[in-house]
Amino acid sequence: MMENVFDVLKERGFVEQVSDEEGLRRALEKPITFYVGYDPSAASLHAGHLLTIMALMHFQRHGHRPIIIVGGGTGMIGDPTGRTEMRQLLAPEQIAANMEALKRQLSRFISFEEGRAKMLNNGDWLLSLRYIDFLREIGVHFSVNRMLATETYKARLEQGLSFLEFNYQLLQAYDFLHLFRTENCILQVGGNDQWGNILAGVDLIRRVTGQEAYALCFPLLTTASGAKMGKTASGAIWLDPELLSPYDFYQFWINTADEDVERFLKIFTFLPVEEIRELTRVKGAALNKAKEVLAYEVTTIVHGQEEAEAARETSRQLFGGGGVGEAVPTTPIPKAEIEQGLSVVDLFCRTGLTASRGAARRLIEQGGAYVNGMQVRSPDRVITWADVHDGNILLRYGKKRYHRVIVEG
RNA sequence: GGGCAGAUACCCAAGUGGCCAAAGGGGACUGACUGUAAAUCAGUUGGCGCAGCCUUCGGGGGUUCGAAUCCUCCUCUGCCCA
Repeated sequence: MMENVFDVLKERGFVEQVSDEEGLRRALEKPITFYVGYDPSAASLHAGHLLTIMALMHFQRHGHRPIIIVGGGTGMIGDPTGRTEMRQLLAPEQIAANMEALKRQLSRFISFEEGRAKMLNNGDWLLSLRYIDFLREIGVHFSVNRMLATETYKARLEQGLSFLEFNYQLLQAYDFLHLFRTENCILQVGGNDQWGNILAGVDLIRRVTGQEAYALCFPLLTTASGAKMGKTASGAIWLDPELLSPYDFYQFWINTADEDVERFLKIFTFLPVEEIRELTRVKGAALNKAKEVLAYEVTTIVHGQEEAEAARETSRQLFGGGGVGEAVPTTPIPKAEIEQGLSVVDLFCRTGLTASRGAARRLIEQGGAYVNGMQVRSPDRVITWADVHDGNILLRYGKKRYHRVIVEG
């Protein structure tokens, strides 16, 4: 008999809240259909989505069928949860484009083969809803008093909440009901901030059909320092290699705080829990080994083994005292520009290491800019042929961000 | 629809005619210390051809030698009344 995916998720720290733990556990003994919603407001998935993706993979490995909803309908409204201000409304074309991108990226993690998973756009049933019918069928089941009393809306009552946004919860609940009816979907999962919205769906299903559905929420990950996960100096931790190189992705995980390593290993890798405990038993600098395993495993899942190995190799060389690894992000620069005399300030901007010339200048003034390992002392420093070694110039921003310039032509 | 209050840099938030590129806090970045960690301390945090100049304080117009600050219209938000 196969182990229950619920126990796996619970042991690995995925479970923050469940509506009916015993009931859900029992339901999961047989293959079920469940769903998770994605907000199509971003063009690419980032580290913040990874937790959900890992959960989906666990479910699928245990024979359950995920339905991924991209919010083509709800995306046109914008979830007010956790927002102090109204969301920017997205243009329909933008939503469509983002949905396509999401689909492509998710296919990497989940098999969409025959009956194993499904992706749907809730716009397909939401956009054609008739207002009066909806109010009479669905609206009756919602108590405004109760909604206003929830944590979800409390904050917004201080700030103001438009009717448009207030309806979001009804629509998400309706999604669940719709999937319950058409796909026999009995579970909705999501981040803990979705708890209220998911419960609303469970409630609606009970009121309308008299049957039981379940809610399962994952923890909202923050780093040990309290910050929301997935942001760094250069922006979000994208899963798309075009937006963030596998090397930088790897580095993000290497830089995990000590206190987070065990938790992250359990959530973001498939390593057996005993092995993780073994890895993280140590304290202090020795934990770096566990961080390396974490970074390697996650990078493998997201970018493949080859990229993960290259990133690890490069990381080891750069920080272990070796040379320059292959996986460092690169920027090509035409030979002619070097000959004309390119300033270090400009070069840092060209590579994207700094956002403006002012930022590059500040970096140099603060002593954080390096060319080929040598600190740049003056903002007026100009790159010459003497700086080019084997057609390369290695730039360093601060202590650990490297970039390789390839001279071409 | 009426009355009142408000819109400031990534976020919160001061400033109410020149000393404002704009206090303070958070966040972020750099440096020192370290273990590619955390904590701590110091510095930085609009742009540029950077001891000077340019563009910012919801948007447009105006007053003034000079405006984030005053007037006016518009947009958006909150509160109270309907």
